[in-house]
Amino acid sequence: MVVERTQICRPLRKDAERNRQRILQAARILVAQHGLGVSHDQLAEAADVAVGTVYRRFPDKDSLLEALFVDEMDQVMRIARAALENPDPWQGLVCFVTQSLELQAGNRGLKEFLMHNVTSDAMSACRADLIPMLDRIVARAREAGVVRPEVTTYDLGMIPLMLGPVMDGCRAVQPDLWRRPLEIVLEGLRACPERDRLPAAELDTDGFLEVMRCAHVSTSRR
Amino acid sequence: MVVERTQICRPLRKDAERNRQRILQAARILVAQHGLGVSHDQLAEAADVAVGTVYRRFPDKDSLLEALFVDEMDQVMRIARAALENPDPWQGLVCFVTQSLELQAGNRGLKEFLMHNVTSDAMSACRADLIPMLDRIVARAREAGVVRPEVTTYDLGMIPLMLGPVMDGCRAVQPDLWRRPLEIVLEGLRACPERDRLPAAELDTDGFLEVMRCAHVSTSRR
DNA sequence: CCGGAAGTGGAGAGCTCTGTCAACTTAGAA
DNA sequence: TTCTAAGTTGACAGAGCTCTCCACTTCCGG
Repeated sequence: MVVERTQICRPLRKDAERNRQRILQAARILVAQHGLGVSHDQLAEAADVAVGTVYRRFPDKDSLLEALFVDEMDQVMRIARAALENPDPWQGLVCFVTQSLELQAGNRGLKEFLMHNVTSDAMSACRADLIPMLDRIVARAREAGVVRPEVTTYDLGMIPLMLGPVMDGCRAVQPDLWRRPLEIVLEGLRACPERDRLPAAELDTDGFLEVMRCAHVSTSRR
Repeated sequence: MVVERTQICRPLRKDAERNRQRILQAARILVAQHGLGVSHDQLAEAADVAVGTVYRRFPDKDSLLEALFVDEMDQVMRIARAALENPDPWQGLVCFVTQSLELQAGNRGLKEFLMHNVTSDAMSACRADLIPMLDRIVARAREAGVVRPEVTTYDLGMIPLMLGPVMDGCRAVQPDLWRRPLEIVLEGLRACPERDRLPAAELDTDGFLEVMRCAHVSTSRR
């Protein structure tokens, strides 16, 4: 949980380090709740520092976000590793997808960050590690014959893209609703579908409309 | 194509009506290309009128968008009707989903409009007509045993939500890419999956990243 | 406990967006 | 042709955002 600072240069002064932690702490909460769209003003107020201080610590928004999501990125990697160690290739694949989505379901900012901040150095490095693991997860499932033979890593990669709006939409209405469309997608990938009962279904028209309404209110940048 | 004006009061003066059409024409192109985020300034410039004129014709952005999408909404209804007339319940369902998504794939603004502008009167009326038709499309498929028995109208409703970001992401890279994840979802809904070959697959890492990058750049409002 | 380097606060510049308004122009009825 | 209601223009107000700057404060090594 504690965010270490990569210290090439001299360490921060005591008060500066304390403020840095306060900013990250505030950002962690606000961004998880409201997504990447939170302004530096809001952040500064929540951290009880001035905007200038935020900018001194984090030259721009991206560097703040990167510092913020180091941990989460690491966790995605851990999930992928665990998935590969699962003796059942299908369960491994399902675990990876489900668990990494659970991470995003509870954190709007993380979801948006993973989705759009694809150009940063830290992300590139992380991806360089992650993609081969996904390749192996998919290849293993394919070789075991548990997914359709045409399924690729990119099919897996599309899943967060597809479920992002669903998660955003249902977060306030019924936070677990996304598990149902996920189940549908997973069944679509499966070689020999086993029709388990679909999860989380009770939804009326108003609920559905609420989901639609909330699905695309996310702010966006760049 | 020509947008009729609901004329409760006196008709517009000739020059005003001409400007109104110019604004709609410009908006149709810009919004299809760039989504709902286009500003009134851009619109005004493209229509070769002043911002004030745009605001005089359309008191706010929503009323402009509504005038803009009357036709498209109508077309969704036509697609639903045609789907119900298809003798094959599965083909009917597939046709509805595919064709309404095709409509959105070519028009970023329409996609965003359908997704988020759920509170307007015109939309409410339209929905009141549309939902019973979807109910029938789904019920028919369920009764014929071609979809899993738990499938609901809302499962169908989630599909545009899920494919929206995929369509946005792939529009510039490979405009038909969304058909592949759609196929996966449809297979997931199917009672007895028939594993046809998946469509449109050639994608490399760079292409995939580009899709991710573009997927969430859509502007949002409200 | 002193001096200077490091850090802070917050006003404000500069941008983009939505929407308004008063001075000007024009269509079209009489 | 004249007159006026209808329409147009574009500068501008106001809000929100990102980021800067510099006078002021605080830390901490000597």
